[in-house]
Amino acid sequence: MLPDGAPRALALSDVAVHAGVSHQTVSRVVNGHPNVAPATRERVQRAITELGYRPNAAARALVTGSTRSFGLVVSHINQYGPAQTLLGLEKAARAAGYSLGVAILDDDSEAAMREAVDRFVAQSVDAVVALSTYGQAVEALRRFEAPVPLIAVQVGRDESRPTVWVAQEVGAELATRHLLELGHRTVHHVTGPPDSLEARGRVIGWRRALEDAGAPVPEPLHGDWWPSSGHAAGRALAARVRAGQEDVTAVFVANDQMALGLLSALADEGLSVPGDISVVGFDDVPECGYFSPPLTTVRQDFAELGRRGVELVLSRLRGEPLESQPVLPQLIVRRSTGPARRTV
Amino acid sequence: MLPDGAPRALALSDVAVHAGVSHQTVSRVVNGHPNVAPATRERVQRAITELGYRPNAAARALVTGSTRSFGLVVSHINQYGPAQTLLGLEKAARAAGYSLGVAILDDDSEAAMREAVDRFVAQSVDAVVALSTYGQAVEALRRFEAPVPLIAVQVGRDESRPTVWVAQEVGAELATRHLLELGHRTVHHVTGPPDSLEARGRVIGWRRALEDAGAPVPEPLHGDWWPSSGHAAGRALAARVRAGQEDVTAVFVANDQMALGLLSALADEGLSVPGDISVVGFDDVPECGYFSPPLTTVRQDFAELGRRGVELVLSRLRGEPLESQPVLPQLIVRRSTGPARRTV
DNA sequence: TGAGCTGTTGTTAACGCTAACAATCGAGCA
DNA sequence: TGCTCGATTGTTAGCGTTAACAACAGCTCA
Repeated sequence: MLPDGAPRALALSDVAVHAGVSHQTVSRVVNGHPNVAPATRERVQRAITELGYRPNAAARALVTGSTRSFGLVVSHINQYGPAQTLLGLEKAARAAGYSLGVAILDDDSEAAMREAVDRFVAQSVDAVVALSTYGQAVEALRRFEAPVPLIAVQVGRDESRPTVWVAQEVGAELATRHLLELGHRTVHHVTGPPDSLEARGRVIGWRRALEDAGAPVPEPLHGDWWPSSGHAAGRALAARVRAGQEDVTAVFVANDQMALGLLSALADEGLSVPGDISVVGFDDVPECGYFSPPLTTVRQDFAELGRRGVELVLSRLRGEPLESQPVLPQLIVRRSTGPARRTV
Repeated sequence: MLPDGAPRALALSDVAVHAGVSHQTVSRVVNGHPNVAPATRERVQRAITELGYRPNAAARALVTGSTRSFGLVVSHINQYGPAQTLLGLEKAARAAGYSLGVAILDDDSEAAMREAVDRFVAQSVDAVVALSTYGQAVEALRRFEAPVPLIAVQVGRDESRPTVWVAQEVGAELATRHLLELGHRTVHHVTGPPDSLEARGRVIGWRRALEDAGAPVPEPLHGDWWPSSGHAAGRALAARVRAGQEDVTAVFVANDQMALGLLSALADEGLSVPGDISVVGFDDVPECGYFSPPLTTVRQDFAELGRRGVELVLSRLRGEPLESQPVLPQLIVRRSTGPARRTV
């Protein structure tokens, strides 16, 4: 590493002088071109390591038009899923020799999305990846024409844009069917925000599982991913139970955080889980196993999702339109679900 | 936005031709230089918006040596604190006209840190921010000499490097004193990983509060931030209670996730919180209020931390060595703490 | 022996921008 | 009237790299 306040970073020409060759030969060695004599290559290599030379990314980007970097647009990075996916994305990108820029949307508006994509384009990123965005932002994505590939991760299937995603409906069906198989007559549902495509997918899967089983489809309760909204839903459900509504014995909650809020509300209301009501969440956050009771939930493999996202980007850059399959979620059974009470 | 597959992005010279001026004049307008006639400025502005011109960041970086971007090195972005801080950092950076690159360390080794910093340097970032890193990685940071400012966020006070941080000891003292004031004879502690400076700070504050009050300092239990380690600590503590150790009536756990695991273990062991044991956590994650019972904890203002991080970077870049004060944490009392049992 | 390869190296010209300097014009003033 | 000065604009060079082409050696094969 250079001493602090070094006058100027090393350039190709410095290495060239040191090795006694032209700067172009150094460039060839750096980029692994063929047609460099082994002896020369070795001499240049030595000069590079001796001087500690690293190529200047800006100069490269200027001439090649590529920065070997992706821009990641994300709106809810403080939530478990997106954060976990970022981990997978960065690792896969780095392995492929790309670095990652991050833009966080202040809100889910089209303007915010456009601004973010625009800035990435000016930075000459090679591709832009939109992660778990929703609302108008993702609608906007559909219509954008950018001079770089635009990839969507975890925003549901999309005909108009290359996408990777976890099959939300499948997860929701898994959860719902699990509860039905335990003998519950129907399954209630606490949704995520209505403009989230993930939330919508879970509603679809839940409804489908009920319909396939010929079970009644109750009116869903609405949440916003946060524990407080789950708590509110839990109180609403408890009120229904107290009002004598007999079919409230099973709930599928659209994420684990809301499920936690719901568990807490049920406990406050004196209802036992799974004795009175069975609960299933979604995500399998690391805390899940320590809720009271430990939560049955649907696990999404976010790391895999990130990996596939990068795979999709790379195949786009190579010009091979990869047809991607959804990542399949998995049911994790813990102690928050149990057989239905015998109806009195 | 350009149509997909556009032959070439616009350059200064295109705008210059369109506006009937030299490229330098366009450059002056773009960069807001004085000494451009109002009429000319307006004409150029119109040309810019009409053509949809955006300056090429790589070319700028090449000539100015600055990319107007920061590199963020982070190791545990999937945890609440770092993710939340990232949010604050990105927002503040964007407001100041900087963009953010992210590198995630695979492990906390010196090699990983060096590699990450090195890559950022090659990308000509204006500064590198290390966020919540620990172990050998942060040790390495101390010794690095890079041609750009190196800033540490949330890695504890450091004489050798500019730093912003939350005063961990103060938070730990707050938590411990709260328990002592409730009449507990002493307070047990579940630590975070030993190489985390945050975890160390919390141990120091906890010990100081006990010593100041003349209370005995029990041997701490060790955790790793994750719920499972908190669960193990909870079982160990319960065993002590069953063995007749009378002073086990209060625990300060170094983060909320471990506190959740601990609560779960105590419940399994038939101990009531706060009836038998009072518990305090650290972080104030959004789920906290819905644990059973809702968790008393110490809130850290991560968004503020991010903002101050950027402030510190900017003042460094201007060459004014800003003396930064720690961000102060705050005690949030919920229902997991209560008065000590009367000793039998 | 010489034409035609092939492999290796060097030279030159971009890429799009900013900095430094040069040129021009009109106003102000002795 | 002629000179200086400031405001505005244009011209030129260079940032560090890669691409395209040129040059040259040594070899093969007729």
